[in-house]
Amino acid sequence: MRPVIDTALSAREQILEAAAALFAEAGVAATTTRAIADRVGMRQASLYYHFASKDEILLELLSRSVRPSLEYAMALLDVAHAAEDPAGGLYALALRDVRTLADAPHNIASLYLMPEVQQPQYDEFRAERSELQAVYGRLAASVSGQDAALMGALVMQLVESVIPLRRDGVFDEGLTHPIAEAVLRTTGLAAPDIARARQAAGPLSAALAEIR
Amino acid sequence: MRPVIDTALSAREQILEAAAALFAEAGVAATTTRAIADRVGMRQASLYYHFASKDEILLELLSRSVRPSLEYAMALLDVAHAAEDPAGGLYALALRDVRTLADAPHNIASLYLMPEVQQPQYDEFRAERSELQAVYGRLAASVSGQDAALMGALVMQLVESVIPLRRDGVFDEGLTHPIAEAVLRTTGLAAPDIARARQAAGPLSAALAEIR
DNA sequence: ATTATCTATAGATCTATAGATAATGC
DNA sequence: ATTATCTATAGATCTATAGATAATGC
Repeated sequence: MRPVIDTALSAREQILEAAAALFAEAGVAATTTRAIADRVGMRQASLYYHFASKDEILLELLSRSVRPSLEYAMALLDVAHAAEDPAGGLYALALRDVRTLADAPHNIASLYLMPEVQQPQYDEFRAERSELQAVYGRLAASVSGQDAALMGALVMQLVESVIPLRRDGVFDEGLTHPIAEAVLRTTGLAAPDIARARQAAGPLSAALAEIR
Repeated sequence: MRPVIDTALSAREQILEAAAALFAEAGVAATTTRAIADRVGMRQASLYYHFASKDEILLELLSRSVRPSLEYAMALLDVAHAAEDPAGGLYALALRDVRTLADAPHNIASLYLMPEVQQPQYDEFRAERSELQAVYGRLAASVSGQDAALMGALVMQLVESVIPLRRDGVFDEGLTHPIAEAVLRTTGLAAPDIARARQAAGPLSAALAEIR
């Protein structure tokens, strides 16, 4: 065993990172355990010392990607409610999620679109994702007076436009605010109110950072 | 050979229909040629009399699903331009696409999300799809004054919210107009203008039907 | 003794082709 | 002769397990 330098990733993390890249690029089914191992620089069978199956690798990637977003959303929902500013809250949440999707290595959010994710072993992931969608729905319904379920689906979908934009190589940082603004327009808010929401989003996020 | 009654689908069509159902449900890679053949009621090898490969089945399904939409969009673009009513045109196009996505058997549009579609053999499909997105972009940019590329991506994404809504079993016909209205809100249009666009959409579609 | 890897492989597929077979149409 | 199927199978995987090996830490 060569001693691993401090900054290097553990074997487990290297496997996750390699799998993320390959899953996002070619899909889960088309990515063989062999390909993952090759990218890490180990033998195919050695993966199984760290994960019981290919499914478990995907499972870990999925939970890591949605849990932090959901926790942030829940906390933000309280803060926005306390401040009686659902528009500001919606802006803050959309902005943070767009940034998260944009900054994640390897466009990992494309995993959400993989057909495998519909299987029962990923029930928990999907449940957390629909909780996140419900938070969007509550905020957007509160702003727009429209149905929360529909607004949740539409707003989530808009935020996730980052996925195809990245895939097609046309996303850039300059789109972050325009996408968040589009989310607020979809709720029916007019330009001045959107500008106000954008201003309010900063302090709301900051308040949230203090709480935790 | 038992003579096939008039109303029955040809073997080729039966294969396409079976593949569509299975691809949409479990993904392309997870659907074996065996499973397709079983659903049709023939032997696995017999598929290859009708299609050279599994890829060819997917290719046919993809072209069939996007070409009619693109042709409609191109024609509508002219009509809306002639009528100097991009908002009406955008409403008409969104409405028709939402209905198409909603009415297609087996939520076939989920194929757009499959990782396989990124492979070079599907270049033509993706090209046609981005032409459709460009039409959305032109109409939406014309209404909103925002960047056409971004608006195309966002509006397309909103229209395709039908895919996850159907997958989760919560889409119903009553959502058709609300989604089209959300598209127009995303361009920044206020309620009265949206109502006007909705009214204009009918005649625009009708004009288009006459032209062809 | 524990940790992390390796080699080797069982067992289970899966796609696509070869060649046989039977019905239909001329 | 053509069309549409079938049986059989080659050849190529792919996942996961068994058991060996070597380094590390006590």
